[in-house]
Amino acid sequence: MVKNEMKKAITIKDIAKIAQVSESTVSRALRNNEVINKKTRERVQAIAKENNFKINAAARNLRLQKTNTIAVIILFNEKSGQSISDPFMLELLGTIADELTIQGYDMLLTTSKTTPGDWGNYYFESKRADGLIVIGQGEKDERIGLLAGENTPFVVWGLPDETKNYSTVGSDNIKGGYLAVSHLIAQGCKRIAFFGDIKHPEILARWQGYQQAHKEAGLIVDENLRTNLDFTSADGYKHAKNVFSKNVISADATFTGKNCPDALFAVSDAIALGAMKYFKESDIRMPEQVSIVGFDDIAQSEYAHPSLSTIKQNTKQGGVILVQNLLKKLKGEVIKTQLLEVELVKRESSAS
Amino acid sequence: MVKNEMKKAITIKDIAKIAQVSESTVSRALRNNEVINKKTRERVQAIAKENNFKINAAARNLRLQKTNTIAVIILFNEKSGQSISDPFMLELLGTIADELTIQGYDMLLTTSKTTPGDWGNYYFESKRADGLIVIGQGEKDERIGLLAGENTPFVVWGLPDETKNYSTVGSDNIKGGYLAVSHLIAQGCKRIAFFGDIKHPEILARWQGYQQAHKEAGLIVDENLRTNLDFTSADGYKHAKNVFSKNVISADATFTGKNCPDALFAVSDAIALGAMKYFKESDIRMPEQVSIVGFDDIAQSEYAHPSLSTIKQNTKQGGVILVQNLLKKLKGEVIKTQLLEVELVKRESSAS
DNA sequence: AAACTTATTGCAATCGATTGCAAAGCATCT
DNA sequence: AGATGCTTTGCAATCGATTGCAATAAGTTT
Repeated sequence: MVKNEMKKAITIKDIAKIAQVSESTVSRALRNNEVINKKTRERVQAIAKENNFKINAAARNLRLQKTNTIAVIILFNEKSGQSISDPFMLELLGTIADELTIQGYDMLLTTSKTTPGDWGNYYFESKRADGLIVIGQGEKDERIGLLAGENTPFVVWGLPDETKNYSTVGSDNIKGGYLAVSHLIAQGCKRIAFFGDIKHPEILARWQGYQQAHKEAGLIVDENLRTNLDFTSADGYKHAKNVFSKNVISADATFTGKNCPDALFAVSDAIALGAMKYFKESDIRMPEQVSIVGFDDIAQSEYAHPSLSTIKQNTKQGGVILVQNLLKKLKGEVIKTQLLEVELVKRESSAS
Repeated sequence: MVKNEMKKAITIKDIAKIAQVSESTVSRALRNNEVINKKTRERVQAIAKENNFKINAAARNLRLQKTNTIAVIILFNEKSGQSISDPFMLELLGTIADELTIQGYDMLLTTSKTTPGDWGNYYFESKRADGLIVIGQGEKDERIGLLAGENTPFVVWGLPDETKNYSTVGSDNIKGGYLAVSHLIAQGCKRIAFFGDIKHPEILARWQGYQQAHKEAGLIVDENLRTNLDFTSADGYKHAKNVFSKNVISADATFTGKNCPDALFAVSDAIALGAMKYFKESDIRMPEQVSIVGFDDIAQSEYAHPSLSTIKQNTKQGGVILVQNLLKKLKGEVIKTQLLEVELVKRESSAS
């Protein structure tokens, strides 16, 4: 029972010795280089397998100046203090992970909560990754702008911004806002509350869609109907209470007050679900008294009661395109910003 | 405007040249090795900073035979086809990510959906990572057992299993099941449906807790009350419909049938929330007609209506311990399997 | 049989950082 | 002055895989 294997890893040199060939031949044989005699190749490969040879990634990376790894950086809202939280972001992350694996890349993940922040240097310059994918909840982050100044290859999930010199992949947020609000207006709603923080560019775009829908319907936009909040159910609940209780709903719980919102467009399903809890508690009927449309189409929305109407983002497509664009960029191809289609999913919370 | 920087990365050799010292001195100075004269150290460090020197991780890893990287492997249910899906797993992943960053490690993430599967070899033997963290939805996976045979350092989230020779971190599932069901029994429930697949060891443990609570209360366990399903709201909904409609609820929607379950213990909140949708649709009142307790305490549970009682797993603690245990193991310390406390969170879905 | 291809293989340098050991510099002591 | 000891620095090997180029072997042509 002597443990003579010791943990000394087996290298190309060992294989070379066993196979009675040079290290270069082993290297070429393992990569199935045609220049090596087929018999030799197969023999070396067999020996490598028998001896459970595994290539040393560090050595290979050093020599090739390539890591076959992509760093994914998740920005998050400093305020809310949560790292990976929103279900939508997670879906996106999942598809990115899958696509990277399919493309033969490893994924280095970091949440910017604890990260020093100098990703370009940390991941790319120091050769930990060949490129970066940055995803965040629509926050503006100067660091992205800085990255663009360096020669780090990266792509960003978010709002296309022509003034920037980097390319992004993201949903058509203006259209999303427009679809949601047009739908609510079509249901007869006249005063539609908007729950979302327009400091985030993506949310601002949704607000623009909101305005556009109003203009088209000949309705006036009342800025007072807009509330800034976080992407959490907690905030959705809290602000629903604020906005819909105070001076809005008359004593008999019907909407009679002049300023009553009769609908809610929440910029994330998480927010909407939080708000719905308040409505339930207060016996405000949905959609009779308040129609609701969310954004993202997270899994839970279908199982809410009433089920939540929402704007579906194509996460699957988004993740795949992010990865593919980055890989194209690595090959030197020029890639362009991409706008993904969104779709209105009608459910009970806004049915007429 | 000559682009003379060219993308040629700056190395220790360059710094050495500029500082007029040898490469070894630069290396030592940058690591702040006391043996180098303080003045020299500071001068070299300043020069390195000025020139935006970033260490080449590949070279360093190769020389040191260490990567400062941990691979996190997320197993997933082959059937459901979803990769990162359950909110609970994601919370756990988030805390692991944070803790790894705090400890100065990078995190390589993979979902086993697309991964070849031979993680021990791929990540550890080929020196992509110093160790592995395996998390999964309680599935049995022979691959974990195989890992244990090799000398790959790893830790697993899951059920402590004394028959295995690897250590795990996980919640006290038996106690969780016991707490949930005792609580339901205390509320007067007599026939408690169990939604969960006992093929998963963790779920089996919860079922044992279920039985234990029954025994303690002098109640008989009816195996027919147990249903195997996936960790999804979709399955929760579907099976709630199956179990609670067929022969269970009398025409007037009150519970009169002999076999009526009067409560539900779901092994995940996602399942519970799916089931609740069915109850809402069918005007089955919660908790009057059916009391419900879930498992995990995901964010959404508090915002359901009625809010969902559940067994809270300490994800935060779990993630931190997983990481710390692995790092201890890397240092050669012996670590032991750890059982985390769980807690009953009483909310409206089971209030009396 | 000499000259020339063509197919295979090996030599040796390279990627960039680290470190044991030797050497040089300098001060102190006898 | 010479010996001794300490501080500081540099030389050169090493980690493991890859690849341009040279070398050898084998086959073909004249």
